[in-house]
Amino acid sequence: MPNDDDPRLRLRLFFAGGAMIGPGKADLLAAIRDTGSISAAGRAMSMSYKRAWSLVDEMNGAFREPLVDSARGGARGGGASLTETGLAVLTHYRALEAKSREAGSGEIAAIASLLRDTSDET
Amino acid sequence: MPNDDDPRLRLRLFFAGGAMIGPGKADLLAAIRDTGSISAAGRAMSMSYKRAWSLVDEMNGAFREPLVDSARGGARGGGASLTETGLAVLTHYRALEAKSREAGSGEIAAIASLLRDTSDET
DNA sequence: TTGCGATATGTTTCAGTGAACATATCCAAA
DNA sequence: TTTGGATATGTTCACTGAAACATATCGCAA
Repeated sequence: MPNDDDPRLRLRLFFAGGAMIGPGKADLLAAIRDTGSISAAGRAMSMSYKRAWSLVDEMNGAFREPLVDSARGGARGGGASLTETGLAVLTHYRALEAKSREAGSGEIAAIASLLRDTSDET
Repeated sequence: MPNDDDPRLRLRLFFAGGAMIGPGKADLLAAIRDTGSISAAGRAMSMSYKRAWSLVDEMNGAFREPLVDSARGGARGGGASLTETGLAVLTHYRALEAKSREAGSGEIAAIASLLRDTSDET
């Protein structure tokens, strides 16, 4: 069974000042958007809350406005959600991924064609 | 002074079977092509010979044909050079980088515009 | 036939990263 | 006013990947 998102392209952006964003943070943003909480997002990605929180903290500090809004206490203990900026960053990052994959598909295929055969010849 | 390759885009390809290629291996291939030796390439990138050789070994094993030809002994101790396949992989990878950067420049700029200002306001 | 510079590998040390553990704080609802 | 689930942080520990160190080998040229 051929799995056709096979050659996976992952990209990471490095900005001046040390800020960076890659697949991990993008996925985390998406998970926060979907779950409404940092800890739930962490669980969904089997990542410790500590780590998830650290990444969020890093992102919030790197951008002009925070990407994630969080509140503690309250009815269900608290929660978190993406700000407009957060949603924008996620959207742009996903678009960047899609466009890169599309624009580079030929080169990716060319490299893949040179690879050793990995089919399990059982 | 504005540095305009500033938001740096780095990408890595993951293939089935665990093989992968990214900026490190691409640069190494380029350095080997330029210097004609694994150790010189390593020195040029301030990378240990051990590490450079390991990466080469990994690449040679992952592709159907080796990417790097190497010889030991002889007049100047030995040397290494890119095979046709090696040159092809490097070329395709560079093209992939260029096309991705071009296709994604808009999204990259959009994300960068949301970043906190990092100019040293001295 | 010796010496040199590069390839080829094994072994050990070390540092950075994340995991694991431990608390403290918050606040609406029951 | 107690409870519960989530945010917010500090601390310690284990693990992994890289660096450092150490050899062994090769073959032409001087």
